[in-house]
Amino acid sequence: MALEIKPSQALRLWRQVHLDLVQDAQSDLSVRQTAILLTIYLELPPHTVRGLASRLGVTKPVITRALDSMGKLGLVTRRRDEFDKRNVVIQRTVAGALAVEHLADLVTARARELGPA
Amino acid sequence: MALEIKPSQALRLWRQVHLDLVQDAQSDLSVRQTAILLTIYLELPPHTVRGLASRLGVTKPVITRALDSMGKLGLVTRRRDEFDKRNVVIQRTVAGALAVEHLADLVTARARELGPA
DNA sequence: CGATAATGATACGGCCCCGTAACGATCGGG
DNA sequence: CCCGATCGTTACGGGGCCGTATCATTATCG
Repeated sequence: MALEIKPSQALRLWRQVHLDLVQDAQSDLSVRQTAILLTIYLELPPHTVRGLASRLGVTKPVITRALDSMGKLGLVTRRRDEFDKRNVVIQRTVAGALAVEHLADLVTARARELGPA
Repeated sequence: MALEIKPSQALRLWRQVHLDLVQDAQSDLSVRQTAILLTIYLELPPHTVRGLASRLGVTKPVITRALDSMGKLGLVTRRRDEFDKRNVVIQRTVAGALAVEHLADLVTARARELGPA
């Protein structure tokens, strides 16, 4: 049950959603931040800084800073692991779940508007 | 012939392509730059700074700077309009077309791998 | 216990992008 | 011919993100 999408459709979808994101003004997440956010909300917990860094192929400070920014926006929260106090567990928030859901709506809506070819 | 895609599929597609983009290292375009690039390559010419600015809902310096960066990457070129020398016409390049094509391949390939639900 | 490893955070220097405001070049109407 | 309008660019101050190197804290193992 793979999703059949033609290259021209893919490009129009990508462009339209990006236009929406640019004009949204609120969701000014970078590509990396988006990848981190979606990984946190789509993959099974627990999530750690080190795990996300290796998953994305970036260094740990990148994750730390991204979590700082996204934390200010209320999209994620951090808590120290009680069993291994070196670890930090990244947790989801209501605002983060809403942002992810908003993105899903955006993509599906724009996909629905796509013509053939 | 609209494209039917479920929210969960949209999110997994968005995440996977973003993971690819992060690890690509070469295509480190911002969201705005991506929107500009795709607009130039998907909509009919001619494209001007002012036209792109109003199309994206951003200020003109944003377009100028984005064209500077993308020009260094060889993704677009600029030329003054001979009939109205105030205007600048943005032109496509081979490298830009290849980059757009690469993105299309990425999205279609990841869409094809999507499972149902 | 002491040494070593592992985790996440921080400091630093550098680069890119932003929005506002101004600028030079060019066109067009009176 | 001149003056206002338009177009794209640049200057400026501010903020964010990057990678490397280093740090404090905690765990692990001999």
